[in-house]
Amino acid sequence: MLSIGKLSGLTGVKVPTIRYYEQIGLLPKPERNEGGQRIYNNTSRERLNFIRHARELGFPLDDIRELLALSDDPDQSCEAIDAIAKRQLAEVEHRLVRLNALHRELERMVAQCTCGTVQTCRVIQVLGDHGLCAADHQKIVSHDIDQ
Amino acid sequence: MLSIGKLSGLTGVKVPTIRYYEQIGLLPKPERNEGGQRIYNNTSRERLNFIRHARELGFPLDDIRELLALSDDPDQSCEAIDAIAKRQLAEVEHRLVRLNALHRELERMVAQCTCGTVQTCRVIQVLGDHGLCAADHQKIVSHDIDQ
DNA sequence: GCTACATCCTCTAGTGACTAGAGGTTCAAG
DNA sequence: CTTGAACCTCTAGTCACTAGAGGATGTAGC
Repeated sequence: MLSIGKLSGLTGVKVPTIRYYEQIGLLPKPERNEGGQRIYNNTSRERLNFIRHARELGFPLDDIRELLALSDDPDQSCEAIDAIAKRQLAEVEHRLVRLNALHRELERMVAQCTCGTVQTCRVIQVLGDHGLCAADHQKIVSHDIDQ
Repeated sequence: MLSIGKLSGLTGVKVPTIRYYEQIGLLPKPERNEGGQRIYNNTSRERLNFIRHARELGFPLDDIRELLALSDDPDQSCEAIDAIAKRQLAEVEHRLVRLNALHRELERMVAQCTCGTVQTCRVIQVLGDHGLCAADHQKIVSHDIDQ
């Protein structure tokens, strides 16, 4: 009933992204019409909405894959689901802490810049010498703040 | 005076990362000893410290490249530097807003889970229906929160 | 039926900032 | 002189897409 373009419009997921999700096995391979173009139904639409929403909340695709698998078994305990959601919550909280520290440091640095010459620029000084930082920002690995 | 391993130990930047920075032209090509191994001096060390610190504060490598170029011209106005720092601050603030919205939504979702069966799982319900969300989280594109 | 033109198809490669690994060479200590 | 750590280059992988080439199909108006 739905072309890939229509499905894209309805879910807000871009066409190449839908194909990508199919390619990595997150969406089942849909039927095709005579010309070989994909046709979707409302089940695909719900599944894609679920994926989109979970992505918006920062869940990685592997977690979403697992959530989808778990949600297909309605009588099971939802412990596993809860665990994934809690893990994601903890991730986000961790990132928030880091990002807040980073924010404080940047703000401090920018506030101290008197906008003279490069020679006296506080931004360059602070970047060159970690000792000029407040003690509250640590090495932030991308893992901490990546989405 | 410094092998790549020593430089790594002194700066906290991993050896392959140092080679990567050289490859993309962020660090100048260092001299080599007879055996072809890289040898660094204190100038390299300062430059690498600068890069590391800027990375810790979330500056993208392209911005760091620009900051390094600007810092080589000490008599210039530091306007351009200030602009980069302010842009980064704005970026971080934007990410904070998004991440906070995301955090609230996740917390709400997890709190509502009564841990019964999948069928009644609030997490699955909310993920499947954006309408169940508080109105404060929007589509978050990776650009918003990526580091 | 014909002509545009939008939409679709597959495939490959690029993004950012690294990280991992293969397969080999050089250095430093004992 | 041997051992093993540290170094070298090169390629490919990570995550979640995005962009583009080059071509096929679908649809609306005439």
